[in-house]
Amino acid sequence: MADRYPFREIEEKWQRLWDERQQFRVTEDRSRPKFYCLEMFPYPSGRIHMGHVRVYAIGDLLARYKWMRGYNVLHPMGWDAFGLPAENAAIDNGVHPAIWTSENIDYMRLQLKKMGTSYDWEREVTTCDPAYYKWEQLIFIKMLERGLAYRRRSRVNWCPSCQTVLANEQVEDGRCWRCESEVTPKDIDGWFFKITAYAEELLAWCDRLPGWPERVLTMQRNWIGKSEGAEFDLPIAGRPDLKIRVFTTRPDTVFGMTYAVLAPEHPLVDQVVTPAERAAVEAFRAEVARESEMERTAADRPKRGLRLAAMAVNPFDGAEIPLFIADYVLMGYGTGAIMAVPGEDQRDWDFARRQGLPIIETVERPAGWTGEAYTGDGVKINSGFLDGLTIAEAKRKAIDWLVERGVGEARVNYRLRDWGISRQRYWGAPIPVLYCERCGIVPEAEDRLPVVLPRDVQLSGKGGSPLASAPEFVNARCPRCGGAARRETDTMDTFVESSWYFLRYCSPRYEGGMVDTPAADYWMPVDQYIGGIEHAVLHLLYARFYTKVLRDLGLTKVDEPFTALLSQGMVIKDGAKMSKSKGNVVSDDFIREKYGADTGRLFELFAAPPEKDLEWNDQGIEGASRFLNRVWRFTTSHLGELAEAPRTPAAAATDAGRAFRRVIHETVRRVTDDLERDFGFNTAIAAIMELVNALAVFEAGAGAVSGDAGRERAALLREAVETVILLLGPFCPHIAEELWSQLGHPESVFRQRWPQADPAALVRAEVTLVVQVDGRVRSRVVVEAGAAEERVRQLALADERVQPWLASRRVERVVVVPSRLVNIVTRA
RNA sequence: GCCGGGGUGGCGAAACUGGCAGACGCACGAGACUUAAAAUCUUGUGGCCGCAAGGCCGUGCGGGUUCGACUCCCGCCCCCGGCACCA
Repeated sequence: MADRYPFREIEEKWQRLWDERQQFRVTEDRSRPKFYCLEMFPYPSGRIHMGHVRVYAIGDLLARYKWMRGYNVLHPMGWDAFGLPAENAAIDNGVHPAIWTSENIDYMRLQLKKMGTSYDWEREVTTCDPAYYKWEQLIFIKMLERGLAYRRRSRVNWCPSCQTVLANEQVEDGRCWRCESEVTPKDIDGWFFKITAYAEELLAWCDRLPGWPERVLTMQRNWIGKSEGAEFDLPIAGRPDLKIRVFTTRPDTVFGMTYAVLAPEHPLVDQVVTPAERAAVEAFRAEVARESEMERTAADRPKRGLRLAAMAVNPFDGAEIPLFIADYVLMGYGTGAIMAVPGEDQRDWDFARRQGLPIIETVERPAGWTGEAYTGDGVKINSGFLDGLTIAEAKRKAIDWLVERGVGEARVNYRLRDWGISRQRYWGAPIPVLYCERCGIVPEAEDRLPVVLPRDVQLSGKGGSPLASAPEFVNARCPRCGGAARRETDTMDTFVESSWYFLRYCSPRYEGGMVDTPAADYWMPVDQYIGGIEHAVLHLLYARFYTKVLRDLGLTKVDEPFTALLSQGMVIKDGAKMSKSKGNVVSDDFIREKYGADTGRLFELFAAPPEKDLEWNDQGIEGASRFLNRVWRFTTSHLGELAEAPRTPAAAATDAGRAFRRVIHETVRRVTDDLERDFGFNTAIAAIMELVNALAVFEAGAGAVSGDAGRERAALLREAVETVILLLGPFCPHIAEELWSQLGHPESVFRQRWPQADPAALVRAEVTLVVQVDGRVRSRVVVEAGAAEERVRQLALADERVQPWLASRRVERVVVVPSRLVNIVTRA
């Protein structure tokens, strides 16, 4: 394709000028409203591709738009620079992770600049910088003091390929979120953040984030998984020293329990087994333990269990009921033990049927109901003092009964587990604690932070924390007693760094603490956050939690970090998300070289609404390119006429002029609406395209080039062209700047005010109404705006194309919708 | 199973609060310019019938409400995403 506008030169030129003018540097300025616009910072994996471009194009568009609307816009960028790929590259190619990372950052920073992004690079942060993670270590110590960070041995998700532990959020379908290896269970010591302490608040705020997409909030609610019910004790017959604590969401069904179940790993099992059954119990446990989490939790397989000799007692009626261990009860949820109510729980029903256990119905079934377990609403039956109540009433009364006797209580359970943050890898922030023989676990002294990640460490990828093999790191003095101590050799999950970087941007070079409070108070919260849906329950949940911790530590006043969230869809090629590992990457360099940065941005913003996935299409980008070339050609070929045109057009005198001016201002209104209301980038661009189409038609049609008509024509062309350029600016900043300057404006487009629709120009003298007969369009009539209903009705009825449809029919009524349509309803 | 989001031309998509379905773009057809091609410009393009004027059908399926339904209600089907032996 030939004859492209000179995008290479103008993109270089304007990037240089923005840089020289420090156009996007910001400071706190209380005279203007602030707008904090943030895109999720990238992991410096190597190269920016069209998947990245989508996020950054959206962020840049919003930032530039808000500039033009008069906001003081904070639009920063940085690097999520710790992480496994760097370490793996080091193992494979012998490059140090620090070198690999910093080279990637240098290249990607350049790519982002070439995209034409409006970042304040003075605020760039890099998470692997000790000056950054120092503050994270300090917060870790504060969390340790408050019991929000703690160490324990637990069964964790182990990724055999990454050779490290994963948090629950980082396992998808039993596989590692990063490398898709199957995760295996492992018992290991590690550090945890007590996110469960904030479960209720995290959940409650899901209802107070109207700027978030519903799907993300739903995912977070599901993940937190609140369930309300009761917890109580089942005594064990003949063993006054023992009782089984169970959790249920259906305390109303206690009279329907016909057996009880312990998870196979439940500690009580050892105390109740008889010597005779020990061997069988051990065999059963071994069988269950052999299975992977995935196999065990597959819902459709038969439930297996083993009956124990001991009997449990239903505290409500004193009935002795059999006690089982079974694979369908999990140690990790609730109390690891349940009362089983087969009448109203399908899982219990399945198990009871297999084991030949009795089933009691405690809720009246609707007439004609033929299912298995019944979970619907109804009246309580066979339930002693609960008979006749509704389920809700019975729940309350059963809990009251438990409380009065001191054997149980109302109880809320969450699915959310504490966040395991220990990673058995090198390229991460050191956890700032030491193990002293005398003092035990001791945090590093605050004035000795940061605990710097040592440079020279053997990386084998063979397992075990690499830092353990660095004696000069491991061997240290106890900050408390001065004796010999061993440093923690695990590093922190890299999601910890990304849980607070948005705060650091507020005062990135501040040395007095994690954040300079006045700066944070000015900028926070992030007004618009933009990033991929894949972080719905990872980063976005962690960042919310961490913000609440920082708030409780007095570092920020905000309850939530992100007021509004835009979860943009993935960029798909050949049916898969664009990623290096899939080999389906369309490089930003390639597109930029061939079409220019503005074209790449325009295409991605135009091709689909931002929340939807976007199928990459080589032909689509040609369309975006054609459009920008049209704008370029039109403007540059009319420069002379436009330069001489009056700058403030009077109200147009001719009909064609008035109509055209209405299109101009209608476009301003549409584009502004689309941007303000619902991220309608694609429709905003469509509106600008329509204006350019109308511009060409007007130019070709309005032939006069001299006299009053000529002046009107020139003034309107100028107004239209300038409007196009201003509206296009946030989408395609380079071409907009260049054309704006060629039109003789010395100031940047982004120092201009966003155009405002002139209400006078929007007024229509006459409107076209659709005329329907019985709901079908039969004609159109033109009437003066605001015409009386009666007049419209007369015109419609008299219309020659309507008449035939009324012949031999009686007009029953005429519906007139002002400025829209007339519907004539007839009857035979 | 529960929760959330969807289903509109050959394709990506529009349609504000119930008021002209398919804007804008891609692809494709025809024409102009050209020795020719590319680029560019003009023009056509939901389906069926028709020379045309025009008519009929059409937003996953079946009903309903309404003068009027892509939009609201009821009942289904399918797709995508999340959660899931979570008691």
